[in-house]
Formats: sequence, C-alpha cells, structure tokens
Amino acid sequence: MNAKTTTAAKKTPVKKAKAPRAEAAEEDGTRATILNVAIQEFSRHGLSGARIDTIAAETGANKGMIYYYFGGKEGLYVAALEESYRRFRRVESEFHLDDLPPVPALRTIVASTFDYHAQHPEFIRMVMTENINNGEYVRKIAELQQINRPAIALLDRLCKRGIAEGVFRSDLDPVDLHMSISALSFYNVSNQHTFSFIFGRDLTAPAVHSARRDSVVDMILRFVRAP
Amino acid sequence: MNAKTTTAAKKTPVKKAKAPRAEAAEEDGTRATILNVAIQEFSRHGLSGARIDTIAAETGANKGMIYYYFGGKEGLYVAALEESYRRFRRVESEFHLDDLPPVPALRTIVASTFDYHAQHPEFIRMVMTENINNGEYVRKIAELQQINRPAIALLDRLCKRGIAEGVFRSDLDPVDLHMSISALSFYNVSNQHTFSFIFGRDLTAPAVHSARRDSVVDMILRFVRAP
Amino acid sequence: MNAKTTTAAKKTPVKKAKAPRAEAAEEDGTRATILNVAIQEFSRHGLSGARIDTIAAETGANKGMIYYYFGGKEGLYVAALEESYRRFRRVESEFHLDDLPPVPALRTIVASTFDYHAQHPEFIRMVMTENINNGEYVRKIAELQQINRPAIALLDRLCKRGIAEGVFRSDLDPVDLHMSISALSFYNVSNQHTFSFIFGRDLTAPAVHSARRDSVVDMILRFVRAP
Amino acid sequence: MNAKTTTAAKKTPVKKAKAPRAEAAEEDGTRATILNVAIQEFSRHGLSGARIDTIAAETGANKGMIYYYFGGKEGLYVAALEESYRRFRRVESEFHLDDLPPVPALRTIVASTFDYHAQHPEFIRMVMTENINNGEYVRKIAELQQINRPAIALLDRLCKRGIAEGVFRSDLDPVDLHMSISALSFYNVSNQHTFSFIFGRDLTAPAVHSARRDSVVDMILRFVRAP
DNA sequence: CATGAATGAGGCTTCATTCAT
DNA sequence: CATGAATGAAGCCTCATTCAT
Repeated sequence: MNAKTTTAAKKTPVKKAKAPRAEAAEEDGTRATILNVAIQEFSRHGLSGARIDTIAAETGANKGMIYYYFGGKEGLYVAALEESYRRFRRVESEFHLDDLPPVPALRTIVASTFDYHAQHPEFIRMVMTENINNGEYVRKIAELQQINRPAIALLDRLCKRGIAEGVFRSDLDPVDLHMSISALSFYNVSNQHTFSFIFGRDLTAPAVHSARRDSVVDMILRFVRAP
Repeated sequence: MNAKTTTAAKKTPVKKAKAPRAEAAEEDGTRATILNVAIQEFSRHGLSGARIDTIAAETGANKGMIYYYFGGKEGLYVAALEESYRRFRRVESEFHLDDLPPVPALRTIVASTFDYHAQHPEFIRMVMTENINNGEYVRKIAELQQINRPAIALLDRLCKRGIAEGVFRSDLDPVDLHMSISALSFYNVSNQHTFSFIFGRDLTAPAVHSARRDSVVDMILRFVRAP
Repeated sequence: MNAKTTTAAKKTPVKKAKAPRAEAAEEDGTRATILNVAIQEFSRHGLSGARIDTIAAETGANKGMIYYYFGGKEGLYVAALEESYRRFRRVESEFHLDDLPPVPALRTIVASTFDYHAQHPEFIRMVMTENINNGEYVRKIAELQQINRPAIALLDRLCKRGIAEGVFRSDLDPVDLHMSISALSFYNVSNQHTFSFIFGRDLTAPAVHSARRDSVVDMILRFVRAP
Repeated sequence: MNAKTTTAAKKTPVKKAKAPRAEAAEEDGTRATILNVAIQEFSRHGLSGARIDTIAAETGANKGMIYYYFGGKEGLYVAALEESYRRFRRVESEFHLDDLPPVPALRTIVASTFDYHAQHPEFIRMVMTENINNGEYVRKIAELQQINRPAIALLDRLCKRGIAEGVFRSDLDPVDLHMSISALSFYNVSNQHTFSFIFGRDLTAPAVHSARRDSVVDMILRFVRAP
C-alpha cells in the first residue's frame, strides 16, 4: 500500500523497500541519494509539480532506479514525506530540558522550534504540499503518529511540571499548546513569500526573524503563565 | 507582463479584463464563471495540479475562452489569486468596531478572523499554493498591497485606541499582531489534514473548532493586555 | 540554445545528437528515420506548415521520440536543414575535375549543378523555407560555412587555373560566379510552379530541362571566357 | 472558386469581391487596407505561418471583415498574391525603351529588373511562398498570364530589334532570356539570408548590390551579344 | 542493478471560422 | 458593415511509466 494505490496500479510489481536499508536515510547509496533529491524536488514543486526526470537527472542515476526502489512517483513522494517528518522530529528527542525550570524550558522550546522551522523550509513545504493533497498520502505512513509523539510528550511533561510548580495555568492542553507553537512557527515560513510581498517585511532578514521570534516566545509565555 | 509569460507571447492580443466587468466578480457571464471555477480548481490542486480542461468543462464554456479572457493558465491563476484575496479582505471593511471598547473589539476581530478562515478554505489553499510557487505570481498583482491595507489599518486604529485607554500594552506592532492572528487562524485550516491524522483531532468538528477559537482568542488577548 | 527556444526550457534535458550516430544520417534507427521523414515534411510544407504528428506517424515511431532526440519542432527543423545542406554539398567533393581543361571542367560543373538541383527539390525547398524564415535557424548551424566551403574552393581553383591558362577572364570572382550558377540552377526548381503556370512551359519536361541547361551552361561559359 | 476550395468549405457563403472595388487596390477603405496588410503578413510568414488575427489587428478592423470581403484565409491569400503580381508587373509597362538602341535598352531592363526585385522583397516572398504551395493557388488567378504578358512582349520586341540590327544573336528565346534575368534578380533577394550567412556577403549592402548588378548585367549582355 | 530507448495518455495552446447583436 | 464573443478541431509538447538489454 505504499506506492501505487491511486493511479495506474496495473502492472507495477512494486518491490517496496528493497535493499538493506537502515532506518536512517542520510546514508549514501543510490536509494538514499534519490530520497534526498526527491525531498528537495517535492518540497520545491509539490507532488504534481515535481518531475521524475528532474529527480533522476539530479540524482545522477537512471529513472528506472526510482521505480526499482520506490515503485513510482507516489511511492517516492510518500517516502520523502515520511523521511521529512522523521528528520524534523528527530531534533525534539535531543532536547534535554528536565534540568531547566519550566519557564526557561518552554522559552527554549518555543525559540528552538521557531528557529528550527526557519531552518527547514523543505519540511514546511512538504507539509504544505501534503495538505494541498488533503493528507491523502500521509495516511499511508503507519509510523507517523509514533514519530510525532515525542513532541507532545515533551510538552506534556513540561506542562505538568509547570502546573505542579504553580508557574503555569492549570488548564493547559499540551496538544493545544503544541498547535499554537507550531502555528506561529510554521506560518513564518509557510507564508513568507506572500507576507513579504504584501506587507513589505522580509521575514528571513535576521533582525525581523529574531524580533518575530521574541514576539512569539512572549506570546506563548504570557499564555501559559499562571494568573 | 501579466499573462503569457511562456510561449510565443508575440502576437497574442490577450485582451485582459475585457468586458464591462464591475470590480465584483461574482456576477454571471463567461468570464466570471471561469474565474469562479478556476478558484475552486486551483485551490484544490495547486497551479501545476489544476487542469485547464477541467476548468473549461466545469465552466460549460469552450476552452478557448480561457485564453481569450485570461491569456493562459498562468494568467487565469493570477486572476484567481487576486480575486481570492479581494473576496477575503472584503469582509474586514464590513467590521464596525469603533463603538466597541478595545478588548471586545479585538475579541470580535480574532474570533471572526478565525471563523472566516475556516469558512474559506479555498482562500487558504490559494495562498498555500502561491507560497509553494515562491510568491512568483502574487508579485504580479499590483493592487495587492492596497487590498490588504484595511486589515492592518483596522488593527492599527484599534491598537492606538487600546493603548490610549490604557488597556493594551504600549509596545504593540499592528503588523506583528496581525501576523499572530493570521498564523493562528491560518494554521487551523492549512494544516488540518496532517494535524488531524497525526494527533487524531478533527479540527473541523464544531466542538474542536470553537475550543480552539477560544484558545486563540485567549492567547491574543493575554498578549495585548496591559500589564 | 539549439532546441527549445520557446517554452519552459528549464528542465528539459534535450539530449541532442544522442546515440552513436555516424556523420552520415541515411543509416537506419529511429533518429535517422525521423530525420529523413522530417526533411520530406519540412521541405513540402515549410516550418509552420509541417506537422509533428505527420512526421511521427510516417516515422512509425512515437511522437515523444521527436522530443527525445531533437527537443522539439524547431530542433528537428534545424537538424533537417543541416542534414539537407550536408547531403547537397557532399556531391561537390566527388567531382574530380583537375584532369579536365578549364572550359570542359566548368561546363561539367554547371551542367551537373543544374541537374543536381533538379534532382533535389527537397533541398531547394528547405532553403526557400529557411529564407522565408529570414535565415533565423540556419544561423544556429555552426558548421554550415564549413559545409559549403568546398563549393567555393572548387570554383576558386578552377578560376585560377583558367586564368593562368588564359582561357578565363582575369577578373573573375569565385563567389560571384558560384552565385550566378546557383541562381540559374535554383530558380528552375524554386520557381517552377509559378513559372510553369504563367508561361506555360513545364520546366520538369526533359526537353525543356535540357534546353534550359544548355542555355545556362552557355551563359556561364560566355561570361567567363577571356575576351 | 476563389476562396474556400480546399478546407472546410461547408458553410461559408463566400461573398466574393463585394463592395464596389476598382481594379486598383491601393485605394483606401477597409478592403484595401486588409489587402495591404495581408500582403505584408503573407509575404513575411507564408500561407500557413500568416495569422488572420494579426492581419485583423494590424488592419484595425474586425476579423469578420476579412471573411466578409475575402471569404477566408485562402481567399485573402489568393487576392494578396494576385495584387502582388499586379503591382510588380505594373512597372514594366512604364518602360519606354523603343527610342534606345538594343544594347542600352537591355542594359536598362536588366539593371532595372534587378533593382526592382531588391526593392520589392514582399513580392519575391509571395512567389516563394506560392511555390512552396506548389502553385496551388496561383492557378486560381485567371488573369495572371495576362498580367505577365507585357514582360515577355517587351523582351520579344527588343530581341527582334536587336537581331534585326545584328547586335544580338539570332537564336534568342525571349522567354528563356526573361527567365535568366529573373533568376539572377530573384535569387539575390530570395536567398539573401542563407547566402549572407554562409558566404558572409551581405547582399543588401549598397556596394555589394551594385557590384552584383553589374555582374548580372554583364552576364546577360555577353549572353545576347552577336558573335 | 543499471541504462537508453520507447510509449501513450493527456496537458496546454493556437487558430480559422462562425454567430448574435 | 462592424463587433465582441464563442467554437471546435487540431497543433505542439510533457511526463509517468515500461521495456529490452
């Protein structure tokens, strides 16, 4: 069900996930190269705008390899989407915030999340693309919930700690909080082109970026603070 | 040049904005019908995923009419994008908040904006699509800044009033505030498919929607409140 | 750029001159077949009148192959034009006139050139077509001057020899002479349809053809003869 | 049989040659304007390359007018072709050479013809185009032979006079002579683009033009001269 | 595994022509 | 006569996919 569930599923044998691949995909090898190039291409142009030819050309490999490893365009897209999420969420497991008091810890999370979004536009664009696709392909990634769980878990622990210490409001919902942090971080990247043009404020300029980050951190902190 | 950035733009007359059309485009007539259908198609599938044939078929008109009125796919896309913005922003001019105190006024703005985003996913998707396109086409819409100005102006007046009355912090930036409101409203629509799947929370469910709206309103109000 | 001067030439690889083709193009293989058919089609209908679909159909190959090998209609046209010149000029290198006295040698050249034009209307028509195109495409053929050099070189040697022997006028210009021979040979083919109709003289009739050839040979010989 | 003999002759009523037009077409009025523009367009791009839209646009009139006056693209093309011939041949009737001795008279004819060709590339291009069309449309112009008769008649009288005076060879054929003069004059215009590029000699440069004219005049005179 | 060649469906666009007013 | 709008056929080109080697 990985590749080729939608269109023209007639003849493809779909040898999925062949080759002794480790879970990490930044390894070398043809398969990994294709995946890296695919993430770039799909994030730049979306699913329909991406070109198999371009991916093959930039990979240096032959087009047949894409079909061999991923079964087709959609299979490759799903793999690229999954890998994007995987890389993006990997960072959260690297936070070690349990030694920090809740407020500085949250401050760190928000600021880091905000920055990390800006540093990974290809992930933001993959997610935008997938939402344009109505999430049709993301549903095929079985492990996706699991991949994203740590992000919520981290906030959950922090909320509990902050509430216990009396510095956070007691009615916080970690998912809701995660959503706010995500929204404020995501938008800055996802809408940067239209926003920049319309309001004449270049969101990638360092000063603008950090002012906005401060504002976002401030907003979140005011939101959670106990009355 | 607005339309026909691609091929053989030499001889095509591309009679843009023909026909005595009023600024409103919800009128009938072939041109208006095409535009309405195009907004649906582009917002559903993006620029590269949209199909001229589909638009023509659903319009009931001949495919050539698209070229007659809009010069080509890109010309039509730009027109659809502009019209989307125009319709979306039209609502703001209908707010009459000067009689309300600043806090209720802002509460109204945020809640309305949040709801209005949810009610107009085709606009959100157009903007997402255009950002996937790196804002390449939005730049061709000369009046866009002007179309969006009232949104800022409204907030600007409100901030000044709230600050004068001592109920808002004195360091508010209307554009920054607008951005936060937009981000929190936008994300709920733009990322609904991935978010729903990953966190198992259907953002379109009325209860979820209004809980989230309350949270967003709350967040904005806490943010602006004078200390 | 050779091929794809029109649309979206961004990503197209346009692998020109692929396949281990020898300089001769009358070989078989898809590429060669397309080229041969294209020469017929373009010479019959000109650039704008030629049909890619017709060429593909007569080739028996898939339409995509034309784009694969030649990048597009214009790329194919340029290749067909170049190949036409190449074939046409190949004959001159097969003359071995150095053993003949100047006058018979020139007589041979003129008569052969005249006949050769009549036997290769597709070349004449390609050249006409290209002149209708203002020579826009011929300029893209880097080797064209080189391809045509032998024709002048042959006449140059002959003129020098004739002058040295005192049988030719001393003020001959080989390029001018070439032009006269070409003009008189070319016109008979290029204008045959209009001329035939207007003056009721079928230039392809053997008797008419050879009478005209004699007249042309005579004209050139009288022109070069030493006083 | 003027317009619409070939394609899609289904429904067109073909109101040919309406409007009280004089034989001359340089008059003003919509019909004449269309014809003038059409000569330019067809001579520039050939029959298949010419665009009805372009002609209409440059005429300033509506496309329907072309159909009204000429029945369609082919009808207009035939009319443009006829008018081109008519204008081109008009000049010959203006020669008054009976007072000149045969040799100067012929010299005048050749030089004038040569120059006149260079001054009327649109005529040369119309004739090229029509030959690419295999003379399919020229046959529909009933008066064409008659239009071209004076050119031969002029030469015929001159040949007879020159022969009678003993200055011309006695075996001259006026049609053959006309053909030689035409060929040498025509080629300089018809093949100028390819020739210029290949041999690096700009045939439109005044010095090149007159040197070539001298050569052509010389060639014809040597050809006719009595032994 | 890897490659170059081939395929076919479908996409965007053009253009001569016609129609209603 | 004149116009703007409409039509439909056909044109060129792209692209995911497959195949033979």
